[in-house]
Amino acid sequence: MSDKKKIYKPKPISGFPEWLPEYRAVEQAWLDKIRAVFESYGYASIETPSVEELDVLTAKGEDVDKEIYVLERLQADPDEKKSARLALHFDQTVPLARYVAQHFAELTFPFKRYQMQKVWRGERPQMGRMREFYQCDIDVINVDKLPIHFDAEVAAVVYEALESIDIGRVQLRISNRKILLGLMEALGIEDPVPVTRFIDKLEKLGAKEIKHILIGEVGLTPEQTDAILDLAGQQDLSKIKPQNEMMAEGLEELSFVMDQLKHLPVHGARADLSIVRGLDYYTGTVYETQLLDVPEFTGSVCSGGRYDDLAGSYINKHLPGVGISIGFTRLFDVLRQANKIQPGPKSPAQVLVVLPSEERRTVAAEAARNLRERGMNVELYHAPQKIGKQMGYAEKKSIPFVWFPPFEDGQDHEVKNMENGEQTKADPKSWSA
RNA sequence: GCGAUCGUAGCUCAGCUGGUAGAGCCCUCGGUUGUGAUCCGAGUGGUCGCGGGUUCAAGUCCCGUCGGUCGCCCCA
Repeated sequence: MSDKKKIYKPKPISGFPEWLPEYRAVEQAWLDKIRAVFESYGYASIETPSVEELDVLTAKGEDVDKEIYVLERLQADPDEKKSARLALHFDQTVPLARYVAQHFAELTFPFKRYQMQKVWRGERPQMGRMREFYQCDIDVINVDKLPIHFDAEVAAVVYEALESIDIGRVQLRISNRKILLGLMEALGIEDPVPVTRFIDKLEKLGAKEIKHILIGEVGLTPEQTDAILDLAGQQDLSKIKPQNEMMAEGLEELSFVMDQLKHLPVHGARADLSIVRGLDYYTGTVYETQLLDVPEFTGSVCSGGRYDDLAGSYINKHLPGVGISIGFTRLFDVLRQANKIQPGPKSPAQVLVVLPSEERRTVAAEAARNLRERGMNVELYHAPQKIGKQMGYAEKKSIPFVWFPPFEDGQDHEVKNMENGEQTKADPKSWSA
């Protein structure tokens, strides 16, 4: 062995966040609250593996491949089958589809499930964009036909979940793709994809710029462009004249959903026809969510929509669904960086029991045990160091109470409130904060 | 993947037109005997991202490379 050992200087891996205990405590509390709201509406928890077969993940065929992380052994078998390659899932909707197809016979429909897991995307990290992050999904899947009121329910559920974690005002922006797609069909636009992609950027770039692009780059006529921009900017659904069946259907659905969300605060849900969600598999209702009190971040913290046929790639059944996903880590990190999160304690302990000396360890340990038996989180200090040092430890870990077992036989236990400095005699079998 | 910008102690940073490194925080110890936060003192800690070049001399200039951050693409 050489005298100088090699030190690998630790550094964060970009896009793979980790928090200190005082923030992890908050993160856990948030997850618990969201879970409670999901369950209050009868959504059941499932967890799927971190990996799926690559073929399953790419079955939808869209250009998600570039963000998929593939899993392989360092020394892979040369003749390992390529078709069975595993990859980390990039969302929870595709695994859900596979799950539902696989367990179809054992599930009861409508299947309402929530899932809070990490997902991975191989993209360049940015503010609010990670390569590893939690998503909290809820979805409802049914056979053949899924009532439209679920489109309102999932929105209401996530709104309530977000409300429960005290993050300021949020706003759901809701649209229905049938409206814009219907209009484009009526206008004779053959390829709606590039149009929807730019309409999605309407708020960011502005109507003037989008008009310029749609005419100049996409090749629409000024008339087509005006018709589309008029629609995308229209706030009042009753002022829209449906040009065909598809538009009429979309309008009816969206009106119904908005009507069902009337119980939310005024800012809570808004119809916004510029929301189209790029080139996703969504076919009807689509959602995005803005943090109204963090204007510096304009991205969506919670998105989703309805899909006509969720699992068609995996099973010969017609399974429509609607779902929405909280971008949990994005939400957490954006608020953390905006200084809107009050960090929790550095330790879950409520009481630190002082260890006066090795001889008194038994007495101290018993006091700790008595307190724990009555539900408290209690840490026994690890070494008989100077009392001031032990208290400094409690101070630094924000442990609110320090317990003094008797230093000599016959003395009383005492407990000190670290916030106000008060110290009183106490019995470990009956004391409570 | 493309563009811009940055890279000095564990953290946040200073170091002017080149002369072989500093502050604050953190950490450890101390300011005597069983009581924290403040204050004071001392100490640990860096091959200045890495490699090459210019120069008597480079953290400081030049080139390359790697990494971070931001923007674009895309999205939670």
